[in-house]
Amino acid sequence: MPEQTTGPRPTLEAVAARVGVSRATASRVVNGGAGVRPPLVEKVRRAVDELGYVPNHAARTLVTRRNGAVAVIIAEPEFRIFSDPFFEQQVRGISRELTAHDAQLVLLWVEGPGDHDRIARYLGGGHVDGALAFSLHNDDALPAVIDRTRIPVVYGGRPAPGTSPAVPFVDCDNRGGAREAVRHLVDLGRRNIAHISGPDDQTSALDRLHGYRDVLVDADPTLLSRGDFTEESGARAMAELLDRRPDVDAVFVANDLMASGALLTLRERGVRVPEDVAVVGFDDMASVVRRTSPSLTTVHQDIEDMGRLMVKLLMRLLDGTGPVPPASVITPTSLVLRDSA
Amino acid sequence: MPEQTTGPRPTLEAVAARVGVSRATASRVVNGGAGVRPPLVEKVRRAVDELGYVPNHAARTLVTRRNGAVAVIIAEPEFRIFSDPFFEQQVRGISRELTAHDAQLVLLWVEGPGDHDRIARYLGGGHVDGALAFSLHNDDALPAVIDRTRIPVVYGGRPAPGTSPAVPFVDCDNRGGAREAVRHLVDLGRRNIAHISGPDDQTSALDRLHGYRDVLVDADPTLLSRGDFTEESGARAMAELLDRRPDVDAVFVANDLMASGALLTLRERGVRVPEDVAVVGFDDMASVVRRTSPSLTTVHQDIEDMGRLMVKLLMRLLDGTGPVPPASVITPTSLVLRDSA
DNA sequence: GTTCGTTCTGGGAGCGCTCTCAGAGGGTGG
DNA sequence: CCACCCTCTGAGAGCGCTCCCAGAACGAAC
Repeated sequence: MPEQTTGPRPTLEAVAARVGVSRATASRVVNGGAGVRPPLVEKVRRAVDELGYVPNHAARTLVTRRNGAVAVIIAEPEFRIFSDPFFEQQVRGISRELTAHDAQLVLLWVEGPGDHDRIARYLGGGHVDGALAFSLHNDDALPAVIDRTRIPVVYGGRPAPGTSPAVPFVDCDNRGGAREAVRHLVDLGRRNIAHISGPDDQTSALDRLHGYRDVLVDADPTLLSRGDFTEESGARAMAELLDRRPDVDAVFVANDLMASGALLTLRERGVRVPEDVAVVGFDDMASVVRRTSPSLTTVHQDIEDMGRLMVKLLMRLLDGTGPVPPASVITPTSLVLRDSA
Repeated sequence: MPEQTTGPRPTLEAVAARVGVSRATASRVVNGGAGVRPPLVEKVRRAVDELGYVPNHAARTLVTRRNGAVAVIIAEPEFRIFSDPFFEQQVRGISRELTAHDAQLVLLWVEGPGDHDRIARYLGGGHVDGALAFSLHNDDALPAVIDRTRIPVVYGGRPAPGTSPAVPFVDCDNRGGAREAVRHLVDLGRRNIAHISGPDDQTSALDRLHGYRDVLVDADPTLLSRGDFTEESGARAMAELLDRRPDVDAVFVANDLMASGALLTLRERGVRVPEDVAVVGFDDMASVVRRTSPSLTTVHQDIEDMGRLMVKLLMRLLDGTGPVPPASVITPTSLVLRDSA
């Protein structure tokens, strides 16, 4: 129980004085106690407890040039990115890993280009050791802004090809996962396998499309339809597909939400799943997968783990450990078989 | 365009040297320029731009004892509190207002009592000037932990009666809003007005129940049913109500999500809304209200504004402006008439 | 021309910490 | 018993900034 419950917070000086050692020794104990004799360590530790000493963060940062904080940059274009379950999981992973590294999460919410200046100033001002950002749209100017601050950064999701070459990122194996999904449909004996893709300004959507094409090299363009990752767009894309190609017998959908929409359309039209049309999604998003009927076969990715990996990568960057330019991480995906395919 | 694009960041000293003034004068300019002759101000400003000088946050904090950061404490009991649209709006309001005050948002994610120690240490360590927290469950030990750090804090939502007396909070007028909703149903000529309440360990649920009772002082207990703020629980509660009191002709539901569930049950049973049973919700949550059929009459509260108010209150606390003990804010609600009542 | 007042500027201390470097202390071997 | 080495500790500088206070500069009033 700290005895000094009021007044100014005790300093390291106070701790040292109480024990009768120098500030340097007290500092050593507070920072792990290496090179200090055990009995002294014990005495200092006790003094710390008794006084309720907590290191002054600003003073420490001033000399170490490290402040134990990482910015998470959340750009909100038109959507409610924050309440997206995908995001929630990723941020949870980030938060947990950051805690494990004794680092703090500073949330930087970017609402538009008007905020870029503020963000640049903040990142450049040394408030944080590094930053985590997410690649959302290929035409976003934000990556360039972040890059200019020369602060270490790790992206969630592969950035657009145009951006600076050595930006480390963490992404799941979108292309490989897509391949596996499509191959599964091929193995099922399906002949006319369609694809509902996501917006073409997002690398994840593009990569999944590429995966589809890897397997079905000369797929007919009429088997392709585009959505925008929303449920409604999936329903619409499925309807178009059905109109254009009534002989379609399978569809690989670029995410679960659109797959859910596609399933709705199929049911409406009296098409049986998986008997008439097999459906495979992507993401394995619990909230969606659970409530579709039939339950959705989909490509699983461990989103929380991707968040953790982002932090690990950043920490390695900050430590100076790890390769330069830093390597990115592609996490594996796995096909989860349920009833829809 | 800063000319020093590499190497160590320029210090105030460098700026001063470039202009040929003292560090003190340069500091004055950087902090507003009061008491410095205009031409000198101009020269220093230019030097700041040319060198790309950004004040060192740690050094500034060390002497001012203010660090321009506020913790937002998010406790996650069993639910996905993060992806709750309610939360998103509130945090958005907080973020915007914080930005307006040039303050940063540090996210503290509490996953359980095991984190309390860490949180207490962080808050007590002077990393942040103040904190914002949300009152979730009355039995939560977190408020006590926060209180013990003696850090200024403002709550979102009225804390449980048991907690320390002078905790400032921002909450909407749950009770008044409920009264208005129920009065509307009375004015519609409804006789058997039921209430589906929320969990009784949350003050918002309790307050709304009180509002209902304020108007219907001797309402029959059989007209009361309890849910847990989820859609499913609303559906279930409505079913119970219908079984118990087939003569029910109106229901005030403690939140929109449960109201949506209730509407589902009513439709299933072939009960017409609003002809047979009028329904009023609470929250005016865009994502819910939009998709119910019929569209939901509900009590509106400005959640984003509540977030902003939390920050304003905290800032006043930090400035030493404002009353002591600090006053809480109850924001007004308004009934939004749509088709369900 | 002297004195007083007002406005501006600079010197310097100090915020609380880390870290280098030198030296104290104590053990070991010859 | 002395020289030497290794381990542990303390003195002190310095991180970049703010702010107090003394003093410079200049004008106005006598």
